[in-house]
Amino acid sequence: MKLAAPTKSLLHLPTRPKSGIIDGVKYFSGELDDPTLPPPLPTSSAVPEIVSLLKTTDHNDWISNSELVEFLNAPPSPTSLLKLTRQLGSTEKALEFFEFFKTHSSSLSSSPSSLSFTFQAILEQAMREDKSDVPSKLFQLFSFAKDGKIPLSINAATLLIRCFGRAKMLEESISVYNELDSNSRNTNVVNLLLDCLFRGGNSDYGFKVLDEMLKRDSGFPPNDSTVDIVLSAMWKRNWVGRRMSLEEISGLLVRFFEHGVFLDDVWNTKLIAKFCRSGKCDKAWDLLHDMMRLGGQVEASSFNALLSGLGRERDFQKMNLLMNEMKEKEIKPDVVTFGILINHLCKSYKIDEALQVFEKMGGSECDGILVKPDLVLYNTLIDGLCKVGKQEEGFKLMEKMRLESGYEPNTVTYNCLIDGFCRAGEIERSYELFDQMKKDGVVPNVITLNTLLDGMCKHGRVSTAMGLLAEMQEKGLKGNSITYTILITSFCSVNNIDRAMSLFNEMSENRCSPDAKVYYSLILGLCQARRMDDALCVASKAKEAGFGLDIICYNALIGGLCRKNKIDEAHKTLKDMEEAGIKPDRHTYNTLISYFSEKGQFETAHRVLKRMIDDGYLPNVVTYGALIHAYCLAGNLDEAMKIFQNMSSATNVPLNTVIYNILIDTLCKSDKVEDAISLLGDMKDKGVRPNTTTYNALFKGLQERNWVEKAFEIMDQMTENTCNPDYITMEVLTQWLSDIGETEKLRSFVEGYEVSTSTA
DNA sequence: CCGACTGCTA
Repeated sequence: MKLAAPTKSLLHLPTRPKSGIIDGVKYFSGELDDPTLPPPLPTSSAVPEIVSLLKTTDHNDWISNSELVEFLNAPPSPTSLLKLTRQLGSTEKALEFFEFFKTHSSSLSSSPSSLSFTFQAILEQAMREDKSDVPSKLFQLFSFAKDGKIPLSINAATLLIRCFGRAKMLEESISVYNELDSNSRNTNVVNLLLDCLFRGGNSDYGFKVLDEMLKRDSGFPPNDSTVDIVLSAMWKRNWVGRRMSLEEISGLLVRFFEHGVFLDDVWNTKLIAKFCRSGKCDKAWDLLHDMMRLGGQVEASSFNALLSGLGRERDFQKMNLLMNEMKEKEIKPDVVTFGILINHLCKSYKIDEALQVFEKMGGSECDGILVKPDLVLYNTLIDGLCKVGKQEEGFKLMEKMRLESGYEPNTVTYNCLIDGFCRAGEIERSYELFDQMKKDGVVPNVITLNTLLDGMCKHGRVSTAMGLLAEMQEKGLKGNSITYTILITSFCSVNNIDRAMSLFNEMSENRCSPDAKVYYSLILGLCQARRMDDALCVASKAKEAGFGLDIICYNALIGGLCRKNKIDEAHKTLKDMEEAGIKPDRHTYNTLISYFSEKGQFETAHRVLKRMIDDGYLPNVVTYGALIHAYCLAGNLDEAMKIFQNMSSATNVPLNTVIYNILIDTLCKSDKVEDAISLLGDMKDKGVRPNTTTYNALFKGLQERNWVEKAFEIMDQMTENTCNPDYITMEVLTQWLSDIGETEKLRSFVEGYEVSTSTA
């Protein structure tokens, strides 16, 4: 059965470019798949004559024409009537014929669809004719049919719904659907209605219709197009149009699955990725497994989406489980699967395992799976090597890639290697790579720039970095907020606050608005430089820009204010922080304890300590260190020792070098060198390594006592421990030992030091 | 729509 030629092009209005069911060439191009149509019959040879007769004579004369009367008595099939009416050339003529036929034909009862089909031809004609206002014309005809109780053919209904849907006449579309005899409703027409409703924004009604469709005994069960319509609508609206939770979406999809309708791999992957990115990997897991349980076909990409989600959550156990499941279900991993696996091995510093997997996948033994590594996979490995300090191996891998696989390195490849050499302090090498990439026509991006800038700044070449930035900006490569964070942090660290501040101001001029981390880095830098007024000022700017400060910023501010003795402002900031809903953490408490105890306000310090414990933070080594340090400063060595004893006996807090150093220093200064030496022994027992500061304190104490024998003993111990003396050590020992004529011992000590540095 | 590269954790 062939469709009248112009229909298709007229149905396809140019104003709606996106294809879907409404515009649908795919589903509604004709009556090809309409089950209600009778099979084609041989066209009566009389039909062309009838058509020309109808066209050339006035409709008032029809009833007196013998040929037409004969035609009425033995009308052709509904299909032939449809064709005949289509050929009448105008809606008016078609309507006249319709009236004529309806009034005079004797055989209507035996073929009720004759009228429906004839009416369908009228609608088709009307669409062709009246281009200015098709929807309202069709609406008139629809009302006419409704009033005349003419049942709609499925194609007439389709045509009307599509036309009304395009014109956003949703009520009318629904009304057509309701007019349609429930037995003749089919999946296609319901899909069309759903598409109209979702596109038109009446998703409430859409979901109602969908609910009917998804019922177990639905006469018009969903098909692949239904899934597409529903998901497209929901995806575009970003799920919020209906405020659907992921659980509701899953529930809906499972109902599709129960009809044997599954998601294709693209949708499945999109949805799983979406679920994972909303922090609902468990829901993604369920979706994937529901689909498989109910018989859906799943491919590697869906698994990949879930694997990468689990990877982001660091749920390695589930990742392993899922990989095993892939194996069991014989779903072949693709190059992306291997990419995810290798990346996670690299990020867990298991570079050797990553290389093993890489070797295996190219070989033939790996469970018969052969996957050719691609550029991304090579880049993953190159980065992995660079991140563990094997940048030379990374470089070699790039060359191997070129030779063996024929891939040319891209921007990412170069970025990884440049970062690797920067981390190793080989800035020159990085710069060579940078030149090389430009020579090879590989375009550097902002990451290349940032990587180089960070490398330069971290190795004391801030002005070179600034030069590079200017150069790249001239070439049209703009920095982003990361660029500025790198430079601001760097300038702050060398105490060049003015440059840091002017960079910050320059940002907005370059149409690059600062993000939270830019603010944070500047606030931290200013706190470090003790510029608390500026720090507070930037902090309030950050808040104005909508970036709430994080706990790290607040702690830096509170700590900085305490150091500057601005306890009122520190208190204000603390209050501000709690109002912002950020609870003090261990670091906040330690800062305050340290402040109060150093001011000798031990009672307050202990009150804060109590609150810290009540808040669920056990005091740590920093807490005890602050108290011990303060008691030592206040000359209350007994109390300091008491805390120290309590620490080792009653808590699980491991002692560290700092704690010992405080006590040893104080003991030495209080003429209790024996006790200090006994603590040094204690350190050895507890496995705490003494450092240069420890030894310096002891040497000073021993010098006061002129206890030379002990000093020699400790000097040997220091050499044994490969602990390097610093200028203080040398100052103390040089003066003391030359005064007493022990230069020989001094020389051998220095030699031992030289040996120890060269072997280290 | 799934896998690679830049800030920092006081």
